[in-house]
Amino acid sequence: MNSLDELTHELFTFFNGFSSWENSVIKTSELSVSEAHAIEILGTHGQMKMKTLAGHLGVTTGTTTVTVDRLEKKDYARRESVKEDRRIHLITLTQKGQQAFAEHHQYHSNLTEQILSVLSNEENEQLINLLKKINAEAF
Amino acid sequence: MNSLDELTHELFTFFNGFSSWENSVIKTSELSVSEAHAIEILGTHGQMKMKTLAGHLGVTTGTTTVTVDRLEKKDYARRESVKEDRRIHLITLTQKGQQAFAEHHQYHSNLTEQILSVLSNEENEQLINLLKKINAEAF
DNA sequence: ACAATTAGTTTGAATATCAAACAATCATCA
DNA sequence: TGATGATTGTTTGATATTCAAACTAATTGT
Repeated sequence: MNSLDELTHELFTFFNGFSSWENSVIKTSELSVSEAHAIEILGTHGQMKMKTLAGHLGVTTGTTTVTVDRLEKKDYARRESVKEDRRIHLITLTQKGQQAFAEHHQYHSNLTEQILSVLSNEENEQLINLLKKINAEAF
Repeated sequence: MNSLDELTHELFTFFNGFSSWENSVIKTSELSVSEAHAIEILGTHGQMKMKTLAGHLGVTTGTTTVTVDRLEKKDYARRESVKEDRRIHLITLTQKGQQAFAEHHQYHSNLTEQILSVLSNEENEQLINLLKKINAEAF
């Protein structure tokens, strides 16, 4: 196996590991995958309108309407209207939504610690530098 | 922001970049996400029975039945029966399925090259070592 | 004012998924 | 050898996810 194939294999093994970890975490909550994603985006970037949220989720506004309907029904988020433009609804996390976001973030930190625990301090430094570089330039 | 939070942020940015890249690649094909996953698993591990495939996909055998039905209808895979145990169906990629797998693998290699292009040779070495270690021990 | 654009919702259809019931086959052991 | 229990995969009924396209309401530009 050449070096490119080897790296490809390790990259996608890593990605798949992350994926299944993420899915199993979400399954412990009362949220669906799409609801959890919406909460993560709203928690990270703050309130935003439907169209922006749909963009972050990578789905249509129609799909986002359904997702936000369910979040609203379960009291994780609510629509707020804007005086300046009455077409726009700002989606905002409720108290319960913010708490769910904080819990999810805690799970993320746990996984990071799990990863760090198998690395030396020097490797930890390397990892963060590599990721910064890749995130900034490669995607 | 402390160092743990920083690494968590970079890790999940990396993961999300990978995710949306993967989804956009699948959308260019005539395959759904679950069909593409099944093909990737069959291409990587070779033919396997329904239950094993379901395990790899992380879904029930009922769900897998539907997925394989569609792959069979579109001529990407077929069920083969086994003399020794007539309950078992081995799922095998057809020619067309193998070609789809090869194409998908090529896309993966392209992404790897894209990532490598922003790294030095030394960083490339570091990345592969870190991933090997994490994949082997952390998940 | 009115035509074009924009934001979001609704609708209809395809796909995804699960749990539970089911059918076929195999294994055990009395 | 035959009855019972376990295993493999399919089917069923229900709910969730998603899209494209049609639609409504509001804003903007001319």
